[in-house]
Amino acid sequence: MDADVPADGHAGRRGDTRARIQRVALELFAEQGYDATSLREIAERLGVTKAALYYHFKSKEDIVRSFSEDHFCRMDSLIDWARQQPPGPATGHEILERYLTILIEGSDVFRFLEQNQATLRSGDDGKHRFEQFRPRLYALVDLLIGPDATTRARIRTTAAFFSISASLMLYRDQADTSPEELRKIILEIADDLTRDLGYP
Amino acid sequence: MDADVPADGHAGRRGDTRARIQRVALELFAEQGYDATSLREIAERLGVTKAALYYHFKSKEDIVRSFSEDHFCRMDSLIDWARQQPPGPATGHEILERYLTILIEGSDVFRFLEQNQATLRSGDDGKHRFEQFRPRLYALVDLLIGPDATTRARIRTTAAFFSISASLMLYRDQADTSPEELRKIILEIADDLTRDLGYP
DNA sequence: GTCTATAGACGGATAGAC
DNA sequence: GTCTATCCGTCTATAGAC
Repeated sequence: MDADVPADGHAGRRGDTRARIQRVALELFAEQGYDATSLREIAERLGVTKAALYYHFKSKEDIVRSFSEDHFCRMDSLIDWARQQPPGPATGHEILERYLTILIEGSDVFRFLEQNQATLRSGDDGKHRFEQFRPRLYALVDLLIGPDATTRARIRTTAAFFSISASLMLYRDQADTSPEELRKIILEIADDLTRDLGYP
Repeated sequence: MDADVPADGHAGRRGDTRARIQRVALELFAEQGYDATSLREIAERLGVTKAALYYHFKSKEDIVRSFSEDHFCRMDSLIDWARQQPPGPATGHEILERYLTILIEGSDVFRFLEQNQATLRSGDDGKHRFEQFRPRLYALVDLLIGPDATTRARIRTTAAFFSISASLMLYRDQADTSPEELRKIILEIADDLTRDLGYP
């Protein structure tokens, strides 16, 4: 809501300290983990002091929220879009494709969220951030197969989404595979797992 | 299980204190995260003090190692076994099946390792524990499809392993699905992803 | 907007008595 | 094997000057 995160990080541009903090923090969080990264460390890499950070963000977790909320918003947008489409295989395929795009564009955030599941809690209710992911995942699954599908269909579709994220994370930096090739292979897998499941 | 104190007098917990520490620690680590769980917390739940923990384990990370190493040993055993089998679809299927069994039997450890990737480092080389998982996963993938398989085959097979773990973690506590049914569905998915890939 | 300085809390680890 | 007591480090967060 109030998190005005630029959709595209203008790398290196000076002047917007807030965005630079976000970029460096995400980098360090994804690399070393949330707990293992101190505010002092972030400040040092930026060439400022801890106190400067507190001018822009009210707490350490507020920094996380500023970019992780953006990621969940993108998922919500996808869900909203999908709800307005006619159910069917074509829409199903496009959901998977758009999901992949979201992960590609926010892969740093996603990696961070994935690897720090255990330590991240939302400030309000104390629930794991993974609990912010799970209902959205289920919503997408339902949109692919309908709410009355079999358990088998539900599990297969869930596996499709996880195959997308796992494949992307493991193979996106592989030299022998172009991004286009990787994208094709990933979507083929996801399509195979969701074929002939719902809306017959 | 039984967290009960032996009924007999002062002889205490006999030799099982070490095991009780492991059980409680794993529980808390998996639930709250490694960093978020203090030794004080573990000690309190056990009804002992922090210092008692240090009698049994030389550090906090030593507690983790005591059960996470066991998990990697199981994966190594699977790899060793697989190397001695004739390559082919039948062996491939059994690899997937045995992998699933390992995850089921050590699901708490696996969940812990998965959710704490970011914070866990091995004491020696400072590498992420995930880096202890990745080469083993690749070894299993190679055993299913051979070292000269296409990238497509490699990604699909990797996705098969991730589908197994993700499906298990998300659906193992679902009331409407029996463990047998779940097992069947999961293996069906994994088989689909590894069908017609290697050893034609 | 950024700084210095410090409060305030907590965690891991150790020493030594029993 | 377990305890009490404590050291020492690091961290988040705040106060107030410039």
